[in-house]
Amino acid sequence: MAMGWQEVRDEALRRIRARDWPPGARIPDEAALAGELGCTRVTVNRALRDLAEAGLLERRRRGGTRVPLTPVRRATLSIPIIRQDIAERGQEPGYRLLIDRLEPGSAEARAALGDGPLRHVVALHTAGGAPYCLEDRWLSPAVVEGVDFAEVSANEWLVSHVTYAEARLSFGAMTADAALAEALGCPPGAALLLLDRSTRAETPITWVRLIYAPGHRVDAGL
Amino acid sequence: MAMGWQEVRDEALRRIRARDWPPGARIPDEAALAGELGCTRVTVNRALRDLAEAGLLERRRRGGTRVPLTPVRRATLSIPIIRQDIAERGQEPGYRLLIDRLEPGSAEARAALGDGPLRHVVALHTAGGAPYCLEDRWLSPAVVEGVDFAEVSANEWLVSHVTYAEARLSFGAMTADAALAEALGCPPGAALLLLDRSTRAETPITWVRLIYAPGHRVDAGL
DNA sequence: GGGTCAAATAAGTATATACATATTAGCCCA
DNA sequence: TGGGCTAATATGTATATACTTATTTGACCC
Repeated sequence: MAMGWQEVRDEALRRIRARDWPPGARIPDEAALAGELGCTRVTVNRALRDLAEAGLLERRRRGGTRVPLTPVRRATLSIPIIRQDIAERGQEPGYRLLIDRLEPGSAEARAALGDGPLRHVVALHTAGGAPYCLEDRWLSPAVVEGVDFAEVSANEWLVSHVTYAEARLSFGAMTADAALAEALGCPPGAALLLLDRSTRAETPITWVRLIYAPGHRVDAGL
Repeated sequence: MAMGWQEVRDEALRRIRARDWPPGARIPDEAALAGELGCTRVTVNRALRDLAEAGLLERRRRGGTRVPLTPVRRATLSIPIIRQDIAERGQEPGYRLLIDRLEPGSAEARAALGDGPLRHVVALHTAGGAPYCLEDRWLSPAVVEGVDFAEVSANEWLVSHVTYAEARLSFGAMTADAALAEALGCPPGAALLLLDRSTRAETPITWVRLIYAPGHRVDAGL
């Protein structure tokens, strides 16, 4: 009856789903489960921690572990490099720089990067020749001093040069104005999915809005 | 110099960011790091596993641990109950059932739930009286036999009755047609953020499209 | 009743240790 | 050269154990 931590997790999940452990109820403590399932408390701890990280259990010291009444599930979504994202869909990635100039930031850009002039880089990513998404990016000028984005997208340059910073993502939607419609090859007024991201390490680095061509979807597992 | 696993993780993260461990490079193995940092291999393992789960390291047995050249970061987003989501924004949640009938499913609904007649439930969630999002849901009839969604939203009913199933999420955008504009109190043609979700346990349970009022954003940490 | 403090509790973390397992490198041999 | 076996390696996991820490219960005192 000895179980590994994944088996313990699956058994716990089974009991949650079967309502052996109904929502709101406190479940046996780690020591008890360890005894029942024939493993050590450390193994049970690992299993329950895993479920808690997914939002399926709530754990508190001394308070024990319970099944949340109103669970807040946590989904994970992958954030690949745009070029790679396109390639994985079996399409030929393309890239065209549209704007690269220093100017006062938009409201969102200033909020993320501060006032002062910012480098504004707008580029179109294509998949098999068709517009895929517009990258509307504002950069802290000091970070990208002298970097040319004509050939390599800012997206890629950043990933390989200022990797692993903190980021915050935000999904939204907007209608295509004339310029956007032109760039993305869609009718004006089309609804477009947005993904904004602001990135910072010690100092703010960049704020970017990805505007996807109509019909594009971003998926997340759970 | 003895470190806990979070300190080990932070130190590893620092080295990645400082490019002490550049992209593509293999990092010292767990035993070496344990020796260097004054803790056991188990502690180092916990720390590096945590970073690997966030996409910041790639680990393979025998192959060691390396910093990915093209990292695929993993962001997590919270999926609360709609009512709770509204309440957390400091607004009064409201709910109105608009449609509840049996009919042939939409294309997406049939793809998720199979053919046959489906229960179609459309409801409006409001925040402080203003439209918040439209819940356009298709249900496997057997699962919700005899359940009344006039007072309790399908969202809440499902969370407390068929909790913890598997789900897949997908973001998109659409334009408001006349009916949607009416329901959400926005001009026709407005761009709306969509969040589709299909849920299944042993059998398919439900497919739902949440259509948010204009300007709504869904955030994710990273 | 209400406030303070100590004891009890359950999870969080660390240690030393051992064995399992995937993957690679190297060797032998046809 | 190439196929296949073996050994080496680094991570994955489990164990027993011990100490730490957040939180709550409850006793005590005013």
